[in-house]
Amino acid sequence: MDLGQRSETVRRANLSAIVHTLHEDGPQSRSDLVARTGLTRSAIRALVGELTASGLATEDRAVHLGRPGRPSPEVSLVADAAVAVSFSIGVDSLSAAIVGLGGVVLGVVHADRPRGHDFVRSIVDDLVTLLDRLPAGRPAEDVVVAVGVAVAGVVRSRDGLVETAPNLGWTGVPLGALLAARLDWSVPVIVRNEADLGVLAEHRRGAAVGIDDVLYIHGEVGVGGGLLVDGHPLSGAAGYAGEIGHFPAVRPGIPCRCGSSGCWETVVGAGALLERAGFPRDAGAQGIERVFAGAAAGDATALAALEATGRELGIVLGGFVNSFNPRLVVLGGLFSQLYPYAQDAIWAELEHHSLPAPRALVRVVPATLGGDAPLLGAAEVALEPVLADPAGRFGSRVGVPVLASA
Amino acid sequence: MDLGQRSETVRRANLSAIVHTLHEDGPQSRSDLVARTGLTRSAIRALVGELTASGLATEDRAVHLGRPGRPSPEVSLVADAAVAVSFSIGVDSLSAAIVGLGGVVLGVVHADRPRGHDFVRSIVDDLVTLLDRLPAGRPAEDVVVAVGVAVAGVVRSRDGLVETAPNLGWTGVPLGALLAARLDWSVPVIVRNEADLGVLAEHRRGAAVGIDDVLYIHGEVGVGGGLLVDGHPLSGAAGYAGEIGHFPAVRPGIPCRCGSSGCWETVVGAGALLERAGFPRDAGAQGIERVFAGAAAGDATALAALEATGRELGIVLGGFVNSFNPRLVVLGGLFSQLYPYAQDAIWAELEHHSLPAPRALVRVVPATLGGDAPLLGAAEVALEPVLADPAGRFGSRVGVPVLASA
DNA sequence: CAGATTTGAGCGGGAGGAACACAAACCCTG
DNA sequence: CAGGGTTTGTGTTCCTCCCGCTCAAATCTG
Repeated sequence: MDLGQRSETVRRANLSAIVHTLHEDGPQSRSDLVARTGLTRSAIRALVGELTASGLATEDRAVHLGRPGRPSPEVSLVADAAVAVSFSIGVDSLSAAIVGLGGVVLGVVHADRPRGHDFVRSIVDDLVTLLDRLPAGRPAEDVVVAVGVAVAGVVRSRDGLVETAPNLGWTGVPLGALLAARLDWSVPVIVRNEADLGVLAEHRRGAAVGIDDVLYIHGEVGVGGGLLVDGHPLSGAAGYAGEIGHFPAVRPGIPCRCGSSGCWETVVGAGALLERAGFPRDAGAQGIERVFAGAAAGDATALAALEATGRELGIVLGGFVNSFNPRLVVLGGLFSQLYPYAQDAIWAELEHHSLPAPRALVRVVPATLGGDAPLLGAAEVALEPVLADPAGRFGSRVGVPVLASA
Repeated sequence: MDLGQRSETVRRANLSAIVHTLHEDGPQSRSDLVARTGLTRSAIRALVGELTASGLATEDRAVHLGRPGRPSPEVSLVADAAVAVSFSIGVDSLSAAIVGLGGVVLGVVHADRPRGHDFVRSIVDDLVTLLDRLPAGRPAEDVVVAVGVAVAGVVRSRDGLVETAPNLGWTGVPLGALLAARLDWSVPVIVRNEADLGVLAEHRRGAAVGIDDVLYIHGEVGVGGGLLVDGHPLSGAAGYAGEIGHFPAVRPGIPCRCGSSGCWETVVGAGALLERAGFPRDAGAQGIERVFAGAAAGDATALAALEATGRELGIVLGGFVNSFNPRLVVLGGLFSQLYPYAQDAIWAELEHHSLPAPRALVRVVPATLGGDAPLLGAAEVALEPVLADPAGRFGSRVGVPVLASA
């Protein structure tokens, strides 16, 4: 019931609009900002003045393109004025990154995670240790906005409780709390499902830039989905939304890791692909590599396995196109590799299993960010507090006079 | 790019918050509004004063409940100060309603629509004629906010083009434009899918009041879905979202009206239920009535048919619970009748085909609004413009002095 | 009936953007 | 190279809108 608005709300919203624009579309001139926001030059001046005074932005000489009129200074965000720390817990790797305003990656590190190395506390330790291996070292604590964590599992967004994470064998693990305690910083730790973060990253920096209704499907051993509705992530009542890998797709189907059977991921996940290609279901990343190597070399079994997997993908995808009416479907992980080989198969089934109207509007593309999408998405989520309220934490550090010029 | 906010934005937002609250939660005292919005007494006084001055609201003596302190006058919306005209095109009926502020139904009429009576222009004529059969007659044009239309079909929300409506045999029918031309009013005509409107009605006035993440599933001959995310309808890129009846559920399955095969509605729609109960698939409403009559009388075949349909419902419902993480599933149409007989079957399959975390949070209930839900939802959508900007169309009719009191 | 409590009434103040006038910086033309 | 046209920054004034405060009104309690 915080419905009431006041003057400060307006200022916050306007500052936020400016910072959001700069963060998503890059540096722009003040007059561009006037055009984009509809605010007056006076207002933009005051607002940008506040941002520069607080150190979040800088104004540089205009990039004059030979147009008449007084040149407008270019406003850019200061990447290291506010940064996100993000972590990703992958199937066989751990990653950490520092991402600054504007989406500038200030540092990334990856490390292998041996299978079976699942113990929560040691993973938390490993993540924190990764920070010291960053080229730029640990960021100063007072510029860190928040910590974002991507994990392949069902995550309660409120507090970062990992309800289940099959790849890690986790059930009811309070990852958010553990990491927050270990870091001992005064910033929030935000844990999200990796597909939910992947779609955000692809929307901000990847294949879905500028498109507001996106379905992202990430396939590896398991299959996860992330949905963007009107530019905002669909999280559901508690953050569990997007578990499309466990949609009942075939009957009776084989047992799934989740305890059910016939789940979609049992027929489109890595295991199904491997089996079709003549490998054991648990042949892992090496097996997958061999399938794609075979396909690249023209091996008929590998190609047929990819096509069959594409068909299974296309069928259920049709159902989701009917249900969500996305403008774009982004295929990530295994599926982005699969796409070139199975494009026709996917579309053949999609056409048969979707209604003409939503189908006519949708495009299917492979992801462009690769394996780092969840890591980058976690950073985007972690930066959100500054974007939403630029003056809240940083601008008012010293009660800066707004117009310190003249 | 209309990101810029100004002072007037605040006033509009605050007026809107007040009107929305009164519309959804009914009459309240000014002090209640203070508590709910977080605004000050002064602000509420001025805002409510503007509403009463423009005739949208009235202030009556307080309903004193024996609490100490000066009594606070009760603010209520004036139902007939702004009304919506809504229409519904059902399988075998046409309906029209006038709904005022606060959701007060000022008049409803229903008429039979004989099967085969599908010609667009005659249906449009019939709808408009219905208005004259309303108890209160046609509303004065200047209090009509908008016209809302519910139709069982795939509707492009932008302009009300009905892409397909299988029950009516329509393809590419510009229903919105035709109705607007026939009415010749200067208000917008808003056409939406009936399930999308049904979920809105159940949220505002029915089984889902107070719950912001809702999946509504409406089953008749076809099956449609409406999703509410964070209190807002999920419409997708063009308004086509929610066509869950055509989710590929079985393979190969029987052909569906949509041209595909194995669609969910082929196993949970009225046809499937009828067939299981020993009737022809096209036995219609009478057939359905006989199935339920049989079940009520304890007929084993009828009961088994209902249970089997419930199982099919529960299986795919599990997938949607995983995908959307709703807090509530509302079953409408046929499914609300089916629910008492098939509750256990639905839950048995739902438990098997959904993940523990989202399942633990979800409840399944039958709809409470019955067949009028789409009609009421259409009215709610059509009232939205006044709720969003109470001063925009009505308040500033004569440039009313805000504080005409004293 | 007196005190406590809650809320309305009314006034002044501050925050924040709009509107306007003017100056600055660039382009182009002759 | 000088002057006009154009675009945009600068700075002041004005308007809108909510907050905070004080006082008065209306109710309950004892």
